[in-house]
This record gives sequence, structure tokens and C-alpha cells, in this order.
Amino acid sequence: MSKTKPVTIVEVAAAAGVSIATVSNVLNRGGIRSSQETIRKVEQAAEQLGYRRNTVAAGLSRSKTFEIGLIIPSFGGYYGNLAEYLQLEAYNAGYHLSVFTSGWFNPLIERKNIEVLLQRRVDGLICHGLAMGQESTRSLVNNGTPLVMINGWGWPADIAVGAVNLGFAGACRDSVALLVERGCDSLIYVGSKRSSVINEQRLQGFYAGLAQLGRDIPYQVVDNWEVDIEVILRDSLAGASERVGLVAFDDVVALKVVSAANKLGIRIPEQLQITGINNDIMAEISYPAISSWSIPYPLQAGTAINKLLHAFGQQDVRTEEREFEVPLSFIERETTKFM
Amino acid sequence: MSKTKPVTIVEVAAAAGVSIATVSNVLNRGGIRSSQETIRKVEQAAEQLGYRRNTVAAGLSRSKTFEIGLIIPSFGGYYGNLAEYLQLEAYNAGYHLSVFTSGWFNPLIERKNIEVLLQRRVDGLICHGLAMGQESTRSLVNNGTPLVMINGWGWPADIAVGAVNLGFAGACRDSVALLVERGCDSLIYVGSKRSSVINEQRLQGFYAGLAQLGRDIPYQVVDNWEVDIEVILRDSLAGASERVGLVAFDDVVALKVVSAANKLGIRIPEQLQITGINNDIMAEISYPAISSWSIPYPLQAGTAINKLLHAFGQQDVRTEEREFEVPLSFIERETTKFM
DNA sequence: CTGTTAGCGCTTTCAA
DNA sequence: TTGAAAGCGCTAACAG
Repeated sequence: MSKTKPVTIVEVAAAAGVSIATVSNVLNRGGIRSSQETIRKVEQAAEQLGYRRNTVAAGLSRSKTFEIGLIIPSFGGYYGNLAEYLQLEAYNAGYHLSVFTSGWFNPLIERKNIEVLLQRRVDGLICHGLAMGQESTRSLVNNGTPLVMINGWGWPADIAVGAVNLGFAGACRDSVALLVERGCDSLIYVGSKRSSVINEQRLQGFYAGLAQLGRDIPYQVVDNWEVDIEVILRDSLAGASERVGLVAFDDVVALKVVSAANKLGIRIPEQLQITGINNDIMAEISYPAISSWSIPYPLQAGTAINKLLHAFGQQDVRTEEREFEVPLSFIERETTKFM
Repeated sequence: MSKTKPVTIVEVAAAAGVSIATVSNVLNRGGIRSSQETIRKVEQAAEQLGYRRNTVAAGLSRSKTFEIGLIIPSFGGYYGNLAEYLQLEAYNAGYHLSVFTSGWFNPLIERKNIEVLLQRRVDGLICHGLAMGQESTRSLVNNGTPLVMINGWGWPADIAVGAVNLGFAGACRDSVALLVERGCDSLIYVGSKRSSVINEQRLQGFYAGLAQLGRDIPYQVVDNWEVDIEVILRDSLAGASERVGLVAFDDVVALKVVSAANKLGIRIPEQLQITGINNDIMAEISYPAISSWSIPYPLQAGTAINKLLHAFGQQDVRTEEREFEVPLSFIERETTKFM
């Protein structure tokens, strides 16, 4: 715990009897060949003195930090999972990931944190959704730092080098088909306007599912934050509907629905069928367990990092499309397992 | 998106017709006074040229990065919440927080990430639990970077400047008392050995609660990962016990218990009462809603950051104790609301 | 109040 | 294969 000043290459060089350039070559650079003897001397000196590279100095010197910044709305649930996979993928590519939140889509915090990241001269930026508008973003990231959006639809190429988007629309569309197939004769979509852009995608998918049914079916669209789910459920089942199908914004909303149904004595899946999204832990341990759409994190994270590497000029590009859509996969559990 | 090289103080100085030192004084330093005229010229030039401070260079020059590193087991649930509050507290103190995970207590990943943080010359480190042993930690953090532990009991002063620990033991102890008071005539503790140190604290509290009961009561201790909760519940209620009290490791485990009870038709809270820990979102939306112990994040995060500031030599110290215990507060919900 | 100058620790030509 | 030296952008004495 003593305030020891860290040892530098200067000291290592002195101890090894070589120049600092040589130390730098041996320790921190690949490709540059040195004699076995020199390598041995340098490594031994470094080891013995407890040398630890100063990446701040290295970053300044090379004007390249090997750091990637990530902005997510919060660390919770799906966002946190994504961050974990991104961290791993970044590491495998030789980069480090600095994770910041936007305090649940707070444009001020978001802006401030992006600014911090830019001041740190991160090599690239990954932003999940974005509370700021596109103009705001453009003026902030005007310096050429590559930006990859996650769940950002329709961002122009001069702002973002690309986007990796989850196939929410497809998942909701298919949920509708599946619920109807399972015998539901009326449908409800329970959204969450708290995340507007993302909610929109899902709603769009819900409508698409309705449209491709080939026939009309009663449905309603409500918001998790505005209505009492118990009331909605009771009213729906009091009507002509024998079996209601419910598409929930995510698994948190789905669990709320399950709880309300349990409380009201509504039988799942006989009277009510539910699909969630995200495949959160609570979907698995709920009773009845919730059918949900799971996210292929490795693919999502890998694609995002790859787009960045591509922008850095390092190859290994898996995909060329600017907006890449990651498909979700259905995990069927008890809230729909009725045939 | 063009690869513009960022503007530096040199260019701002030229545009403003002053020296780089003056620019530095005006833009990046507090306390140093300049004439109004100079300030105006410099700020205008900076604004117009789009100057953004390079904190990498500043960090190198001052040998102080104003960065704090945080290691948590994962971004999920409680850990993610904590990270969010720490980020806020750090920011308020003029620092930035870089968050890394240890991949669920993986000593290798943990070590690697701490090493990365140290290479970045963070001013301080906050570690949540730690998979590595104390010796390992000592040799890694031997350079004088202050380390604050979260939920680390018994760390010597030469490794960690202090610790901020949650009062799990107290919460579990009080849970026992409360459950018995609510009429439970036998108890179960369902732990999670996946997080050994933390589990131990809780178990200790459970035993303490038992001890201060003043009389014997049947109990059992099981592990969430080793047993089938349904079996445990059925067996317990098949015995002489009229009402079982269950102390769950956290709200995830508590929700598993609630689900099992719902499935078996066990009535909550008449036959079974449950307490969780963490006050996770799922405790609130479960049915029945789960009584849980909530964590005072602002206090916990604030104390941790404060200990670091103290170690940095900046004052504003709220507490002197090396190991500070943060008390949890009980949120009573339906799983115990029976009198 | 402002400018000169010597670093911070490392990387990277370019010669030797 | 190795080393001398010029930066990278900013800060912090120290003079003026």
C-alpha cells in the first residue's frame, strides 16, 4: 500500500543494460525481432522490477487507445447481459470495453457520458438506442469516431457506420401466429412506452402478425404503465373470448400478467396464453413458466464488434449490410404449451 | 465521419493568439485566474474549432487519471444496480467509473481485468467480493493503488483501505425472528453456494436468529443448486409443521420457492411464509408479492466512493471505520403479511 | 496575468 | 538487431 511510483521502461532499460526502444520492442510490440539474449535480459529485468505497462502513455503515443465505449440505458436485465458479451468479444479482439449508462434514456446523462468517452479518445462507440436525436448525435460524434448502433433503425451512414438490430418485429409477428394457432380467439399487446423506439418495433410486428392472419380477430393494444392489467384481463375474458392470447413487451411485463392471472384464478394456458421477450431468468422460474424469445447474445455482440473492427480498417468482416438483423428464437414454456 | 484529427490546445492557442499554457489554464484548470478578455478569446476559439480535451494526455501529464475501476461478478440484478449508483457517486466526485466483470467469480478473468485497470493507471479500485485469494490480490495490487472491498470481510489494511459490507447476517437473523413471530413453527434456509462468502454471511445470520429465539425450533439448511425445492416443501409440510418459514438466499431463489408453492397448491402465507433479499423487481411483481430486504444503494455506493476519496487524500470523510456495515431494510409484502 | 519550458511514459522512424 | 531522438497533447513550475 505504500505509494510506490510505478516502474517505467527507463528503469527496466537501465537494469537490462539496453535502450528504452529495445525494451519497448521486446515488451509491448509484436513482430519486431530481437536476439534471444536481449529478450531474456529485458524480460527478466521487467519481471524482477514489477514493470507494468502504462497504457495511458502508450495510448497517447500511438493515438490509439484500444478502448471501445458502450452506452446502455441501464445495467439491468438484457442490457447487462449484452454488455457482458460485448466485453468478451471486445477482449477477444484486443480491445477493452468501457460501459456507461444513460440513466434510463436520459439525454443529458447520455450526452455527458458520450462526451467523457470521446475525451478519453476511445477508438469506437457502441450505443444502445439513443435518447438524443440524430442531429444532436451528429454534432457530438463529428470527429470521426466510428459509431455502431444497437437497436437503432434508420440512422444515416454519416453518423453511424452501422447497426445491429434485434428482430423484435419478427418475434411479435410470429407470436401472434403462434397464439392464434394455439386456439386464441382474441389478442392483447401489452407495451411499454417507456422505451418508445423499441416498443414501436414490437407493435409493428404485432400488427404485421394480425395482417397476415387472413381474417379479422378482436385485439387491443394497451400500455403496461397506463392500465391495470387485472382489469384488462378480467374484461377480456368476460367477453365472448374463450381463450385470450397476450403478447408482452418483455418478460417483466409477462410476469406481471402471470401474477395477475394467478391472482384472479385465470387458468394458464387454458384461458390465457402469454409470450414474453428476452428470456430473462424470471421467465424460467415463474409458475407457470413463461414462453419467451431468447436473444443470441454472441451473434449480436460479435456482429457489433466486427462492424467496429471493420471501421477501424482491420478486416475480418462477417457481414456487409449496414443494418444487420439478429433473429430471436422461441423458447416454448408453459404459458403457451397447450394444443 | 471523416477522419479529422482532433484539434489540440496548440491550434486553439494559435487561433486565440495566446500561449498553450494560457489555453490550458482557461479551459482545463480551475483556480488559475485570467483576464476576462483572454478567457473570452480562448473559449471562443475552442468553441469554434471544436476543441475537446484529450484526457489521455492530461492523465499522463498529471499522473492522475480521475478514473476508478470497478469489478463485479456480473452486470445482472443487484450488481448492476450497485454499479449504476457507484457510477453516479463517482461522477459527483469528479471521477469516472470503468466497470468490468469477473465472469461470475472466475479468478482468471478477474485477475486479467484488474490488470487492465491497473495498466490504465486508475486512481482507485473497487472490488465486489473477489474470487482470488488475499495473497494473490496483494501481489497484484502491490503498487499502492487504493482498493475498497464490497462485501469483503476480514481483509487486512495493507491490501484494502477499507470495506463496505451489506448487513446480510442481520437481515437473515431478523428474518428468522419475524417468521417465528408470524407463527412459523419450522424454518428452512435455502442458500446458494455459487456465491460462497456471501452465502456464509447469511447462514451465519440464520443461525444467530435461531440462537436468540430462546427455544428450539425444527429447521433445515439446503442449497438451491442441490435440491429440488418442490420436494423440500412437500416434505416439510407433510410433517408436524403447520406453517413453514423460509429464508431465501435472494429474490431469485424466493421466486423459485413461490413458483413451487403455487404449483403444489401450498397456500402463502397461511402454510408457507417467505423472505427474500435484494428487493429485486421480481419480488414486487410476483404473486404473491415477496417480502424482501432492500439495499440502500446510495449509502452503500456513497460510502465506497468516500473511502476511496479519503485514500486519495481528499477529505470529506463520512466514516472512519475500516469495515462499514450497511443495514438492509425490510419491505413487507404478501409472502409474510399474515398475523 | 501570461508565456517558456521541461517533462509524463511510451512508440516509432531512421541511422548506425 | 539496436539505439538516438522526435514526438503524442497536456500540465506545472517558474520567470517575466
